[in-house]
Amino acid sequence: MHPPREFADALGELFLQVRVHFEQGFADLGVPSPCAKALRLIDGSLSMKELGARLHCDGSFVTAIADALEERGLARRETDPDDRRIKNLVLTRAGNKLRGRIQLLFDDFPGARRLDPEEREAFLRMLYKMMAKGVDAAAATPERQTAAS
Amino acid sequence: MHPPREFADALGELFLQVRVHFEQGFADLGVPSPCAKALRLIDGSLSMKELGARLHCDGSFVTAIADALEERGLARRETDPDDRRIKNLVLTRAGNKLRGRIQLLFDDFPGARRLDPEEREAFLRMLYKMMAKGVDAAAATPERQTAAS
DNA sequence: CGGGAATCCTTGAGTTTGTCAACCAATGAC
DNA sequence: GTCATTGGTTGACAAACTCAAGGATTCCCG
Repeated sequence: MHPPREFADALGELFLQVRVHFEQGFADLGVPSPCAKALRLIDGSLSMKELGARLHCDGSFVTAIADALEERGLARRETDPDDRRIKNLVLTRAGNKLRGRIQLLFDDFPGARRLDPEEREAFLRMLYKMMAKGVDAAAATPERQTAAS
Repeated sequence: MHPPREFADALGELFLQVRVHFEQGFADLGVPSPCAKALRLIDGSLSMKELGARLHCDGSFVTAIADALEERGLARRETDPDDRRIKNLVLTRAGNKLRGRIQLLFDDFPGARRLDPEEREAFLRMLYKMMAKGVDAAAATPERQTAAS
């Protein structure tokens, strides 16, 4: 009949389900979504520039996120000693703790539990194939990070 | 290591890719995304209430979408003769033509081409499994439509 | 050295995509 | 005939962004 159309609809429904899961989870933790996504990426310390790159968003929005994180006492700006233009966001203890809980949200990925390990692996392989970045390409670059949201 | 986390990241990247594909496509067609999504759902004629339900959005936003569609001459409101509270959105010829082009965007789903038919079927089956609505549930309701965005 | 040019961050204004509360007009229930 | 419900509209607001301009460093290069 119309295979790709059904494809799009099914995937769209999954997207929705996943989005609801995360937005609800973030809300339960009391952080706005952009803060939560940022927290997850800050592993101890990260420059604002780099954070913007990984979030695929404008620098000015990173400023807003950093403000929100500071207001909540989750992170603070520290001017980089080697280059005083750069400001590194470093997690406070509270920020680090919250980050852990956010990671748990990602580990408890909705639906992934319902797939057995081999299915999950097959699914992942097809995902990479769809994105034309083959498994090998992903596996061959251990140090290069490929931001996602 | 952390299977679900990688799962989440890969899926997140796909989401992004798909979103870019559609937003770019809609922009090329000269319609804002909400209008495009609405157009796809209006098959000739649809009540605003029902459109809101399928878009999972508030009634007031449907009003805004309807306004935009009328402004562009893509649809018009017609009071339902059987219940004068109801307003049906009916596509103009231009609206219907545009709808066709939007459907093409969905048929040209990014990445789906890169999967061979059996992979696609397997992928779809896993999608349904993840959403806990089993293939049979989906197959057993041929006339019931299950809106997605 | 010194004067751009580039880089990192911030600010302020604006856009898109929505939600919520309050309302009106038509309908249905009794 | 009232009175509650339903469908739609309006206006105020919020969240998640982007863009253009500017300030502070640092880099480049003659």
